Amino acid sequence: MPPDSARPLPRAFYSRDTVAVARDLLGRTLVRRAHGGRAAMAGTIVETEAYRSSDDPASHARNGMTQRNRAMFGEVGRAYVYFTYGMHHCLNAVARGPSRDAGAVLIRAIEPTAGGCIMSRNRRGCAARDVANGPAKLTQAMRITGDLYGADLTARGELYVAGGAPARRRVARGPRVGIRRGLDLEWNFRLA
DNA sequence: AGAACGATAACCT
DNA sequence: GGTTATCGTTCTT
Repeated sequence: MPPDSARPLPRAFYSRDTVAVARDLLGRTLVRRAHGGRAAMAGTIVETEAYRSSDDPASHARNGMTQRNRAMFGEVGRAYVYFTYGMHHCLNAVARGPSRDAGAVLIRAIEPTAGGCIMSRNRRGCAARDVANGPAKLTQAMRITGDLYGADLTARGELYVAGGAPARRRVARGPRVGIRRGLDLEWNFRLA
């Protein structure tokens, strides 16, 4: 691995249009260090979705700021973690271009590259292939909860995104998953 | 006060 | 492959 591919992506990476950032996060590495660094987990980001602002009927930010979504309006490069279905957490990276007031990229799936045993244990021993192939599966595998709301993804802390050049794999693009509004916007990206 | 929204596992067939 | 149970956040009435 080249030396700087393990460095966190800089804040400027997230200071671009949310849809471009969603596309460019594919192939990067999501890193989770818990329990004082004793639990080290990492995985390649293989599916993302962009959620923008008032122009996006499926976005949490479509009707302005609330207690839950305030991170989407805050500093880019930070984590927006939300609770859904009364049961699950989902992880987003705050990202938006200069002309927008809110935006975030939902990380929908990763392929484990380190700490696979820990993630499998966090998921009641489920098979490696299914350990983190969904937005709430990956937060369960990496123990990502509301405690990490607002965490800085650009610093080597408990949770960050690293990666120099992303892997060369085919990118598929389509409508976002699990929503009913905004299905005309093809803002879901995944690695084949 | 009431209703819309949404990811996963468990179960069924 | 389809159905079902789970409930906090947010908007509408």
